[in-house]
Amino acid sequence: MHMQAIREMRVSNGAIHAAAAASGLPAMPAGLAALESVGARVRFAPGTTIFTEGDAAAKTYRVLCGSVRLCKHMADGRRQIVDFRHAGELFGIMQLDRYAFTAEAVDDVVVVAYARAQVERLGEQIPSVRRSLFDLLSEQFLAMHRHLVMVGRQNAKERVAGFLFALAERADASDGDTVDLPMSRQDIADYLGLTIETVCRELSALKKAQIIGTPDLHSIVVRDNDRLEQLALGEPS
Amino acid sequence: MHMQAIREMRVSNGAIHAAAAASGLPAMPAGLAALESVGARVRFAPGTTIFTEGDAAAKTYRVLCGSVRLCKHMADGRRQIVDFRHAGELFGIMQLDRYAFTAEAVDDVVVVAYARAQVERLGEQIPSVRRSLFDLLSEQFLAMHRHLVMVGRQNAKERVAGFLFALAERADASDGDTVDLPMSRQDIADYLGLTIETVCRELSALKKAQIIGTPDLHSIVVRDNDRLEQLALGEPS
DNA sequence: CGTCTCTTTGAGTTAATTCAATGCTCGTGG
DNA sequence: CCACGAGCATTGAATTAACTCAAAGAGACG
Repeated sequence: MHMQAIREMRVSNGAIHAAAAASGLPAMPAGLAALESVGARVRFAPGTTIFTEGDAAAKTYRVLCGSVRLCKHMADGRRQIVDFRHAGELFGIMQLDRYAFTAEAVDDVVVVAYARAQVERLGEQIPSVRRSLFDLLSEQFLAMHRHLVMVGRQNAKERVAGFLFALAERADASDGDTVDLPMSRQDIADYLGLTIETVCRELSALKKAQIIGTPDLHSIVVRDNDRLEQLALGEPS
Repeated sequence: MHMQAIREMRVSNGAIHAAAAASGLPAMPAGLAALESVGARVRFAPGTTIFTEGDAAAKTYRVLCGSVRLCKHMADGRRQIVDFRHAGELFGIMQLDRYAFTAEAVDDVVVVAYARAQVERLGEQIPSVRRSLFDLLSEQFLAMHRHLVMVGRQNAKERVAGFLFALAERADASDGDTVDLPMSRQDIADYLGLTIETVCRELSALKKAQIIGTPDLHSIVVRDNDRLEQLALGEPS
């Protein structure tokens, strides 16, 4: 499963902290600092698989840099992206013996892998750790709910606007700011339950309406964040 | 919030167990037996609201009988049903200070309401309780993933077949068995991200194809469970 | 600098929707 | 007990949002 790992090295607590401080790596979520010491860093090239749905769930991961897509593949090749994980975020924290989805690197990705047994042991011993894990799961539930509403009840324009708005919000961007768009159009389509052509058309429409700009394929400029939010909420255009 | 509660009474541990034994009420999930003692029984009439999205999340609920729908309402009235909860199942177990969805009684419902503070205290004290809660959340994640794939990437026939197949599976039904269908066609539509007309048409098609029967509005007879599963998985019709 | 992949745009098709009409159930009251 | 009315379900017809298919354009990369 980890054939694509370019290097894997066990690092000391101090080494990770030093690296984080040196390179501006994202901080561990509050309450999970105790995990730092048990992680191993692994790098994945764009498009490679981190783990596959159904694999024994041996590890929990945290993204250090790059973006990861979590997806479900159907027998006939259809794909639904469940969520993306960006720098600082965790995935594979569920209490299940097999992974519920496949995790793939969108771009160049470095993760820290924590042995699940360790995570569970720390959870048992340290109340703040389990509290944080539980909170994290609850947060992810909220995200899934929003996603489900988007896919189940919103039209293409609303979905694309909602996706971009969420991206901008996460990056704390306001009008004029450029937001990184690491994933492909196909990834966006598979996240939103649309086709790549529909995503392209809606992006073009947003661009023509001066709501966003697309300086290059992998970034967007937020021109009218309020309008973007209105569209995402389904207000008449 | 609990205006619709017809009666609410605090019951002793023994009383609940006795009632469960007497009337065939569903057993508590393994590991959560310790909760039994802190519950209060509440009844809700069909269509009434148990709690509303955004309310302070004071309680965790377990369904004793009847069915509950968990839904998200959009400003313009569009609705997405996130999940249903049937006898024996819990809802409102997330570690969030506000409910993430609205819970409504589909039919005549009796729930046991557990004070969240109590649940959290028990979780802190008893490893098996928190383990069970965590497992439960993980299970619910799996269900949401399946749901998301269904809504995002399956066509109307696959969604309706998938819904019925899941219902039959839950009831452990095989060919010839009748399965209870407590929710309305509109509820099914709002769960599947379809319109009520499309749901009706697909049900009619399944009936004409001898895959199911509909003796009355609120039950279906499973005639060809294998075919139902094939359709749900997206195999050519 | 050619090739390969990804993106964009256009044209035509279709699955699902909307709108409309009818049928069925069930509860209520005469 | 039956008739009536309200609400839910079903079916049909017309419309449309999103899809498929096709071709051209733009980047990335050896």
